[in-house]
Amino acid sequence: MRWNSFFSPTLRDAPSDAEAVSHKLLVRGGFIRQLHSGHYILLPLAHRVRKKIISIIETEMDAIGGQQVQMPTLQTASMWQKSGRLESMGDIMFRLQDRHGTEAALGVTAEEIFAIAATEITSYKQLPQMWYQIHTKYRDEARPKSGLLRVREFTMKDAYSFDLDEDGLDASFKHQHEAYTKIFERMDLKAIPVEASSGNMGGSDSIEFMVQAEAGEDYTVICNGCGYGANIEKAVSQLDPIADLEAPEKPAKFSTPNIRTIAALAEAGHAAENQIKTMVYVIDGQLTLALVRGDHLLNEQKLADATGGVTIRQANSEETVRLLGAEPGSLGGVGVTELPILADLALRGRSNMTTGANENNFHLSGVDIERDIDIKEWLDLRSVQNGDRCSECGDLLKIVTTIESGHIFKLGTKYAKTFGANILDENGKSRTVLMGSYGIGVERAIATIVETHHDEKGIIWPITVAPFQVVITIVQTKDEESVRIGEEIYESLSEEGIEVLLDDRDARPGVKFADAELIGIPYRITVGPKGIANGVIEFVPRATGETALIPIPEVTSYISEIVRT
RNA sequence: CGGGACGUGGCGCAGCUCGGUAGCGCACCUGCUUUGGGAGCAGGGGGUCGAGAGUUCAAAUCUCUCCGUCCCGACCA
Repeated sequence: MRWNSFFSPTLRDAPSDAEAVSHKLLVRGGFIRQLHSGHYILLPLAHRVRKKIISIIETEMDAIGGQQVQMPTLQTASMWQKSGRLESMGDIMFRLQDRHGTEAALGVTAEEIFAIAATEITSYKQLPQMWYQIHTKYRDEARPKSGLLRVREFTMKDAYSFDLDEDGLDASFKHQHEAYTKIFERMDLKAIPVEASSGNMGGSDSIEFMVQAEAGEDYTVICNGCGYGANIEKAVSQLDPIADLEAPEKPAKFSTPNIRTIAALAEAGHAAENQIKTMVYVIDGQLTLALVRGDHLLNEQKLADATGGVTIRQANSEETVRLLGAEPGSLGGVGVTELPILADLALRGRSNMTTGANENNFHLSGVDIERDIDIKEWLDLRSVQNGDRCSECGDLLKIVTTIESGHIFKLGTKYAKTFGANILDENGKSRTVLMGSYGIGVERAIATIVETHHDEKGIIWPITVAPFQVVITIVQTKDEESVRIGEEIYESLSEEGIEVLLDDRDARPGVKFADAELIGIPYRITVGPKGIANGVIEFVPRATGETALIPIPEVTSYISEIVRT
């Protein structure tokens, strides 16, 4: 490709509303333009990168027996109704009507369709199957952000496996896991597989592939000691035991004027770790108390997972007052019998604690949690905090921000059963197939690579996904000798199958160098009178910036060698 | 959905307080000079000032409504 006719509108300044590094660089480099919030135009540079990533994914999916298909993205609401996700997806789903008034939706994900397609499988002899598509997904995100990292319309590779039994599902899951490892390696993303919640997808054995990056939106707990890793929505840790003084025979009410926070109560002499924090939630319409230790944070996803709740929100103060008789800040579980009370495991066995008295400006001390509160269930509800110890090895845990780059999980019969994906086994008995679901966001991968591969000058693409592998910068387009040699190298490298961008633009060298560095092409060849006088060109890897002088006749073999390895 | 900010040529911004008919830098076009790290000079093109309504002799500027965009939080396979 000749830069003279290649469209790559680079900018000196990033748009003022771009925050994430990848967002700024992709816009400045002329890869993308925003159409409106959450929808981006992919210009030629981005499209080339996207194709590279898709090709890597396809190769690895095919290598584990994946068969590519293409599903409709416009789907009837009734299909989603059947799986129950028309409701549970909530506002994330774009909904519309056709001319007959039939309710429809745009594809958010495709478990339903694949389960329907799987009804075509009739015999155990046809199993296992692994199907995938690389297709557009639509999600009406509450807040699209950070350029390509969170958008409303994007390309996803979504794969679905179909197996006869658990062993088969385990094998399919393992194949995907291994394929993901290869895919991320090939894109040079250091993706850490971590335990995760499967959210409203339903299922078990949920593993997310997380890439550490400042712009990441997920919190991941990592142990340097043993390699334990888990999404904060799932992570566990061990706590130092607390030796409580014996509680008095019964709780004592005491006056706490204007004390409404854990911190204020702690200042008044009741250490946060000796307090019970009482939170009121509405879980699928049911008001519920959730208790955690005063210095702990409740994780709503854990609450949702533990209760199987689909819609969860904190109760408003009106509901709270109506049911408990007090406002947040003075709430507690003592004496509450009409609401289910869920308590975090860290509270188990604790006594002599302090909690709200369900009367504004009063608290109770000397509370023995098991004796005084009618706990319905003990659950893991708390978020791991920085400095907690690993429950595997005891080492310190740390919390890092990460980008969720891939997610694989086992669905079991959840969708297969609903849509009747049954087969006959070797005994002629009808069985429901077991499904797994495996996703990677393509444009998010583009952004994630940029987040982790850049410097102050711009992007540094890994060669495997770079829009071009080599750029030839002709320093002086008016110098005929330079142009001739540049063209020659361009021709011979292109014949070698190398993707070359020939910078034949009539621009000043500084502009050309800056552009080449901004868009991040891994290798640059500089052709100019200075080098030609000595029979050489300059070769500069983008990553190191270290210039090597290569004799002109050796250029093609030298570069092909490097690009291929 | 709660909180905050912003909307003026493609990008970055000024002008708004105190109404008088739109300007700067970059980018773009033409010419000349220049050319190894974002050139110089000269000339030029491009903006219903987010939209609508109102106040006024007069609105980018004041008022109201709406729309859009970003940030924080909530939420998020």
